[in-house]
Amino acid sequence: MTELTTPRRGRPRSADADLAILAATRAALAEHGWGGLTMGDVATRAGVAKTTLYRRWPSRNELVVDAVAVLFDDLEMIDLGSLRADIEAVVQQFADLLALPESQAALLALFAEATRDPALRQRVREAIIDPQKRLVHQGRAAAQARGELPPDADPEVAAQDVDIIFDTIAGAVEHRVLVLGACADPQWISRFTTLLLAPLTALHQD
Amino acid sequence: MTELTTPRRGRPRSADADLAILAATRAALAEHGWGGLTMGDVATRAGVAKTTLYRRWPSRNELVVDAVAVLFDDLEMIDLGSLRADIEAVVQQFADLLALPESQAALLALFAEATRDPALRQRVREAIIDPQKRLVHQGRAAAQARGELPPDADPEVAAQDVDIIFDTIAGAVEHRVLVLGACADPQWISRFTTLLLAPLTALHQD
DNA sequence: AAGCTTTCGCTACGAGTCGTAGCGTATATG
DNA sequence: CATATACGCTACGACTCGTAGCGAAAGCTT
Repeated sequence: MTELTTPRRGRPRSADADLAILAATRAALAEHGWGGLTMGDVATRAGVAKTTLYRRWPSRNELVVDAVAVLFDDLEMIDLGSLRADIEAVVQQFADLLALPESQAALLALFAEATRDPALRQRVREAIIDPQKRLVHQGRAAAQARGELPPDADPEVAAQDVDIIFDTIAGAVEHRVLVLGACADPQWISRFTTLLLAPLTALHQD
Repeated sequence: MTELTTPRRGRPRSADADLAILAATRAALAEHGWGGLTMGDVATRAGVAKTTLYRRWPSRNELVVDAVAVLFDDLEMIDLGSLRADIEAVVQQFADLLALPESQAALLALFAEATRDPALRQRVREAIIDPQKRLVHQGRAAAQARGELPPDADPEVAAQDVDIIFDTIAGAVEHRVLVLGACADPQWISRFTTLLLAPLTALHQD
């Protein structure tokens, strides 16, 4: 998040303030959306001066990245005994997460801002997007252990497979939940999983 | 776009101004991005007073919808003789379209704004997103004519299939091009098409 | 041609947010 | 105790917003 390099000399920054600011940011996002998010409001909610925000985060964008990133820590791949069940469970978790008002308000706006700010885009990827690829890796490993999927032949090809599967899952859920604003009901998830399952076993034939 | 109901009495609105404003909006988006888009700038570029903008569009969001929507009119499904070729061509067109600076600047920001504005979300869907489903319909029809796909058994099921396929394609390309900012090279498109092709033929088995 | 109606360009305005600077105070280290 | 940093507070110029008011331009109606 911020730097904790040298044990500096003067008064240290309050760690409570960090948590309060991030929580206040999420609350403000949920209540007023991205457009209604003002630094003054966040500061007031957190019981902190506006200047304190600017001492810790260079701008609103970076602040929101840190505030939202923690939401994604809860995602986990639980081995349910079948590839279909595992996929459906993870997709459901992901869809529920994106349905939160904080996520709705923050994610697309962050992605939009990142369009013109390469540093922000990298930060978004590192803090929010890329870590979730672990879920695909875990799901594949579990399926391979069960014999549902063949073991990785070429590690490079396997990495590409993971990337494109992740792009597809993430993109479809983003489109469904964030862009369209439709709920990801179990029926949709079941159909989408069906769409995914065939190539997962067939992709190695070419 | 706007209303052209009754042939009103006084001075009619300049149709040239409409086109100039929409073109100026796209140019301003491409140059300064969503955050740098100001109504004053658009007005100056279009050679028009700022008040004229507000007489025609209630806010920046609706203006941008109309400015960007026309870009999507160029998408078309050309029968190339095989389902794979058709999918790849359409995905390539879509990816190229999203790679335009105007699209990069506008689309995700519009989606984000629509998150908190149901009327805007509906307008975005009607003007930008939903019309593109025609491409999936045309691709399916062509594949069915060729015998690559079985004819629709239940029209309701067919409609759901089209929806979920569209969500998946649109979402994956949006994620790849807009969110990640990665180019959609032919190799990625080929892999993604492989991912799609199996279920297109297998989805009717359940 | 005369008259009416609506649009247009221009200017000005209050409101709101931005990000920064300055100050005195609080809280840590050596 | 001296030093160094963080903190809260206030104030500030700059910017954009969306609106109101005005006189002039442009088309329709009789």
